[in-house]
This record gives sequence, C-alpha cells and structure tokens, in this order.
Amino acid sequence: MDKKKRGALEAAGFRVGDAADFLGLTDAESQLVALRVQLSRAVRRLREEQQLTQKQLAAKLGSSQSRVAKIEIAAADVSLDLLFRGLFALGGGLPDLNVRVKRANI
Amino acid sequence: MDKKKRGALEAAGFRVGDAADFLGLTDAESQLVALRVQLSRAVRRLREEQQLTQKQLAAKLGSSQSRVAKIEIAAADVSLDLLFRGLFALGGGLPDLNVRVKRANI
DNA sequence: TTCTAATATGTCGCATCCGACATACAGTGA
DNA sequence: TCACTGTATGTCGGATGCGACATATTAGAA
Repeated sequence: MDKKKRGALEAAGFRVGDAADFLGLTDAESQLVALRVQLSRAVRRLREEQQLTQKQLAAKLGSSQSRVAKIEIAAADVSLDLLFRGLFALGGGLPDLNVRVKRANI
Repeated sequence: MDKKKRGALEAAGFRVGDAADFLGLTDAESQLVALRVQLSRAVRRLREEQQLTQKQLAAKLGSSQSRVAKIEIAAADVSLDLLFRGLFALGGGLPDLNVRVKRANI
C-alpha cells in the first residue's frame, strides 16, 4: 500500500495496519511468524526445485507426508525445529531464507 | 588441525574427524546443532551487550532465569523456538548468527 | 570470612509437538 | 467415467519442551 492510498483511507476514518498490527503481535512475535513463513516457503521451493514429492521428503526427514504438507503451510502445530529440519534435509541453509526483504513503506 | 598433522596421525593409524563425525551425525543434524550453538552464543552476546541479567531477559521473554541459563548453553531441553524467541526479544535477527565462519581445513 | 547478586543445575506437572494413520480433495491421463 | 498420484486436513497416544521452583555454584564487595 502506498502512502497516498493509506492517507486517503485514514482521511476517511479507517485505521490502516498490517496483519501483525491487527493481531496485536509484538515485534518479536512478528519476527517469529515471519521466520516460520520464510522457512515454509523455502522448504516448498527447494523441494520443488529438486523434483521431490512430499512423500519423498518425508522419507529423508524420517517423517510422514502429512507432516511435510503441514511444514509447507507453516501449520500451527509445526515447530521451528521441524521447519529447520525440513530446510536442512533439502540441503538448504540460512541463506535460503529472507529472500523477500520487508518494504520500507506500508 | 592442519593437513600435515592430520596426515601424520592417519599414517599412524588414527582416524581423524570432528565431533559431528565422531557422534555419527548427518549433515542435516550437524547443521541443526550448529544453529543451536550460534543462537545460544548470539543470545548471550546481545544480552551482555545490553547489560541485562538473565533474570531481566527472562522477564522480557515471559520466562524464568533458569530457562535463560539453559538457552545460553543450548541445553538439550531447549528448542529452536525458545532460542529464537530469546534472540528476537533482544532485538536480534538472522544477521546476528553465523558470526564465526567454518574453517576450510580441519 | 560473610553477604549478596548472578548464573547453573535438577525436577515437576502441564502443554505442545511429534510420527502415524485415515481420509478428503485436486489434478491428470485412460 | 474411473484409476492413480500428489497434496491437504483431522485426530490419536506418546514424547518432548515449557515455566516454575528449589537449590547449588560462582564471583565480587564489604
């Protein structure tokens, strides 16, 4: 959202923010959520690049297809531990995260 | 360990490796351990830079002093989730990891 | 030394996360 | 249409991680 549009909305009485704002997350909480999402995307991207099915990745991980599906949507019952295990199992690392940089403006 | 020393040991019948090798960790498992250690060091470093006690950091985290102590030694019963929460609570991020680069030679 | 603050270690009961499994859904080719 | 492959969703019992608390150890100041 650019400044102009935001300004227009606020002039019309709307309060404008992002999802974290809406949910009342602290900065630290937002960072944690962002990290989870980055991880889930990296896993999906790397898996698809390597032409693996979720089932095949599950085998590498010693887990099940359904867990991999949950990893890739960053489901609530998937921990950072499991997300990172997925990343590393695909040969990924920290450089595979943070592909998309947060924009300066809303 | 330089190549010369390693060569001498191997010539004498020793097998030479690192801790991960000794423990029989896969690459992915080693990466996970390395990440945990990097996180624990980053938390301690940032906390000390900010002149906070473990108790004070615990308050920020909504946790207890003993948990913070365990974070900082990457104790086995501390998850990546808690390690990252510690990092983020101190205003840290991914750039605060990986300060020390893995050496090319053993 | 004694007192005190900071950190470390151990344990508890409860909550969350795990793999496993069943099953539903989506896409594709016969 | 049916059959098949890949992905998504929901649930289970057992394992692991959590905050809390007690207590030990360390370090420094009086």
